[in-house]
Amino acid sequence: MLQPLVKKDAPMDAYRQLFDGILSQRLAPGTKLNEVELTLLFSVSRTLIRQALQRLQLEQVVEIHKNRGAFVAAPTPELAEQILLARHTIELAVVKLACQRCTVADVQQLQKMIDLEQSAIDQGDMATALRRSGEFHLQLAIVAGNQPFVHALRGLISQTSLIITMYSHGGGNACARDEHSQLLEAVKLGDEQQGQELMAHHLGHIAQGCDFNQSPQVANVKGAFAHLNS
Amino acid sequence: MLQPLVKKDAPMDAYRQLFDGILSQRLAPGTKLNEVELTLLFSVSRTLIRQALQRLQLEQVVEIHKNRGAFVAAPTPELAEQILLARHTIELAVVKLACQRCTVADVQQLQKMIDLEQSAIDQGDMATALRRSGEFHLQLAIVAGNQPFVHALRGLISQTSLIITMYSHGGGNACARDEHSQLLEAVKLGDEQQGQELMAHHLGHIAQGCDFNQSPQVANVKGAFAHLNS
DNA sequence: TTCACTTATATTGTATACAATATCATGTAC
DNA sequence: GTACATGATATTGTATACAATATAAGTGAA
Repeated sequence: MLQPLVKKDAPMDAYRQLFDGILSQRLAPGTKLNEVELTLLFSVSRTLIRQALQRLQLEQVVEIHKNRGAFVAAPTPELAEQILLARHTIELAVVKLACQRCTVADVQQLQKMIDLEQSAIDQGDMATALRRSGEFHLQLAIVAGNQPFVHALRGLISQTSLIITMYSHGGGNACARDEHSQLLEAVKLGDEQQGQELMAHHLGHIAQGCDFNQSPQVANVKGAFAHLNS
Repeated sequence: MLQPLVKKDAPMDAYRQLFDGILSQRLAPGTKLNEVELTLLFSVSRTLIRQALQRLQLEQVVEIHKNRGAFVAAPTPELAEQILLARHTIELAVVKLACQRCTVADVQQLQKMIDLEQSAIDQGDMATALRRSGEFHLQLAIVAGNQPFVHALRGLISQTSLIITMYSHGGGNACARDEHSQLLEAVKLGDEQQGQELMAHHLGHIAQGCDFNQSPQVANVKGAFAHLNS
C-alpha cells in the first residue's frame, strides 16, 4: 500500500507555521504569542501550541517567561554580536568540511537554492529571500556532514534573521547572491582557503548591514496570520 | 518579605533528575524511558515528564520516536566523531575568548570546580567526576561570555558523557585534573596560543580513550532511581 | 489627580481524561 | 515448529478541565 501523500503531523505543523511566521518577518521580534489565540488560528489544542513554543524557545527563536507567556525573541546588540561570532566560528569549519565532502548532487542542490533566493529578490520579496538565504547556509552544514553543526546553526541562522529584521538598514544583503555564488564556486573546487575567506567576508557584511542603535517595532499575531482566516 | 529559600519548580526538577541520571551513568544509553514509570518516580504528571523529555531531546541527550517513546541517546561512532570535532571547533574559540575576559573571580570558581572534580576522583566516584569535568568545560564557555557557545556546548558536553559511558576503556580521563589545571593556568595568564593547544590535546585525549568497537549495555529505569523509593 | 488597595478577568501552569498507536500474547493454519 | 492473523494490553498522542498566577479594572482616600 502506498504512503499517504500528506501525513498529518499536527505538532510539526503548528511549529512550522510559527517558525515561518517569525522568519518571514510577519511576527516581529518582541511580539507576544498568546496561546489561545494560536489555538484558534491553528485549530489545535494548547498542548500542541505549548509544545511548539517550547521547541522554538530551545532554538532561541522564542522567549518564554514563567507565568507571563511566550514572545518572539528580540536579540540585544550584545547578543547579536555573540551570535555572529558563533556563526563565524562554526561556519568557517563548515565550509572547510563542505569543501572536502561536497558531491555533484550537493552542488546542484545548493545552486538551486541560490536561484530560488535570487528569484525572491527579483520579485522584491525580501522576507522570502532572507529565509532562503538562511536555508542555503543550513544546507551547506548538511553537506558538511556534521550533525551538531547543523543543529547549532539552525538556531543561529534563525536568530540572525531576527537580527536583520530588527537592525538591518536595507540594501545590505542585496550582494548576497554574488557572495553565495562565489562561495559555492570555492566549495565546488574544494578550495578551503578561498571558501573560508569568502564566508568570513560574507558574515562580516551582515554585521556591517546593521545599525544597532534603532529599536524594533512590535506587531500582533492576528495580522501576521490573516491569510489563515480568509 | 524574604524569598522562600527553595522555590518549587516541578518541571525543572523532573528535567534535572533525568539529566543527572543520564550524566551520572545511572541511565545507560539506549534505556527506554517509560512515561508513567517516571510519573510515579517523580510524583508529577505526564505533562511535565513529557516536557522534560522534549527538552532533553532538543539537547540531544534523549531520542524520541513517534508513538514509540523516549530513549537515552546512544551516539554511534560516526556521530561521536562529529561531536568531538564540533567541540574542538567551538572550545578552541571559547578558550580564546576566556583568555581575553577571565576575571580573578572566574579563576577562583574554575579552580574550585577542578578541586571538586579531583575530590570525586579521589573517592573513586568516576561518574561524578565525569559530570564535574563537563561542568568545568561549560563554565569556561560562560566565562567566555558567548551565549550561543554555552547553549551549543551544553548539549555537546552531555553527549560526550554518553560517548565516554559507551566507549571509554577506563583510565583515559585520569589525566583530566592536570589538563584542566594547565588549561586554567593558560587562561589565567591570557595565553591564547597555549590555551588553544592544551584544549586541542585535551579533547584529543577523550577520543584516544575510547574504543568504538564495543557496544553498550542497557539498564532499566527503576534501578537507576532506586534511591528515590527508599 | 494620583496612589494604594481590592476585585474581576485573562493567561499560563499542571493534572487528568480520552483517542490513537504500538506491543505483546494467544491461537490457528500450514 | 513456524508463520501469520487476531485480540488484549500497554504506551504514547492530543484535548480538555482545573489550579495558580499575573494583568487589568475599578474603588476610595489623601
